[in-house]
Amino acid sequence: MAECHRLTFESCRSRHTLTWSHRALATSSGGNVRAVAAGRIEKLWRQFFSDPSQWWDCRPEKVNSNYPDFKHKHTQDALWLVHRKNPTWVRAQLAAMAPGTVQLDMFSWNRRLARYVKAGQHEKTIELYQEMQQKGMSPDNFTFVPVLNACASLRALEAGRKVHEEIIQSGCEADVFVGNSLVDMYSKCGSIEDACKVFNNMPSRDVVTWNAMILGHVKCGQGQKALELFHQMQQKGVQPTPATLIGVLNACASMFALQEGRCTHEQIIESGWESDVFVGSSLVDMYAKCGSMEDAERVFNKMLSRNVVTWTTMILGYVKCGQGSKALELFQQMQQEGVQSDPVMFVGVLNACASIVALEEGRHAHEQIIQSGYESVAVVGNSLIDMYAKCGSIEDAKRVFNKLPSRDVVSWNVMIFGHVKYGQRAKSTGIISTNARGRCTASSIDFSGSAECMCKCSCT
DNA sequence: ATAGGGTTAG
Repeated sequence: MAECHRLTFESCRSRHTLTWSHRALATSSGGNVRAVAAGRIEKLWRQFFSDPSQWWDCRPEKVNSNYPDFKHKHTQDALWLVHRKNPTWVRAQLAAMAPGTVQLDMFSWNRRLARYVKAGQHEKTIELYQEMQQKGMSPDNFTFVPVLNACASLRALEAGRKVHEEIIQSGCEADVFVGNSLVDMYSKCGSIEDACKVFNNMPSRDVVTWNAMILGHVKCGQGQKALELFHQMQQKGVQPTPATLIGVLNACASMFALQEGRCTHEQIIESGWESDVFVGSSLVDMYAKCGSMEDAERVFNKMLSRNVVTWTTMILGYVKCGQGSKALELFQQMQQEGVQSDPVMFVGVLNACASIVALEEGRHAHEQIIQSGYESVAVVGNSLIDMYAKCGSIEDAKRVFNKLPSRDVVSWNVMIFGHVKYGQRAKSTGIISTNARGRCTASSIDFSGSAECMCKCSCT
């Protein structure tokens, strides 16, 4: 604030907010914007600041975003600026606006909610929403979107249903954004039935509505329904976006529908989204999952821009069809091209090493993982154990296992599988009794069963 | 033109 105090009127005028506030003020006082001289504007500002009742735009209609008020730092700056001769007065006015004294308006609440969601702080979003309700604010359509988003990320179905009720109460159901967020929330929380219900009742839909529905159906294993929705959408003349095409390609992949996938590929070329990295990577993935590595290669080689996901898709595709050495070649090529690696990519590489029993390459990848700092990532740790176990180096597997910061069911299963497969029964007995958490003791396990059976046993 | 919101690949 002390710095603002030192600003001159001219230096501050160049700021957009202030300029537009001037303009709004000038307009609201009945003057021609262009005709109002700088001196006149400054006079208006002075009048404005001398009357604190004007500080908050309390008009019932939508808040005029051009109208200056003290929610904005720029406007606060202006306060210092205009009353720079009387800092005591300014300080008193600002103190009067301290939290708790002045009620935040809807815009500020909604902006805070949106920021929390963007930062991935979903619990905080919900807390803020509750706080807002306690303070007697009635949420609007801009409030519900981030709140539903948080519920979706937390997979909080019950909380989401409660928000849905509040949406109905507030009369925001008809808003397309709110409807889209509801569809997304329900499908992410695993209730595709509710998502369909919302969808069917929506008075207006847009491409995002369709996308949310298509992706929701794919994620819950209803690929056929997703394709039907895509056809319906096209019949209504809605143009697909990358999210649509990704959903449709995922649907094809989930059903191993190569023919349908090829048709979608043609449509993608027609639509011009072919050069989109997300769409391209999904195409590669679709072909790989449908068992046509030739097509995947063709798409991959033609892609104008690729990223780590694209490369990982190819690597995992090769592993899956039993071409582990090709996967490792691709990994080398990727490094030569200077593509930044990430944890999932290393999972692919470790899978490749495991599939062709390439211990040396596996060790080398391990070194790189340590260098990149990914060794503490759960999936990477588990893949390392798996790779070492499958390559026959139980000692290395054990070393990684003991160093894991947290062990999940997969860590234990991979470890047990490794021990059993390589004939060290006694050690796997020990592991299971440690893992059991009182549910499953070593004596209750039939070690004459297959390794797979024991893996299941450790899960229960 | 002038504050804020939704879907998206391994």
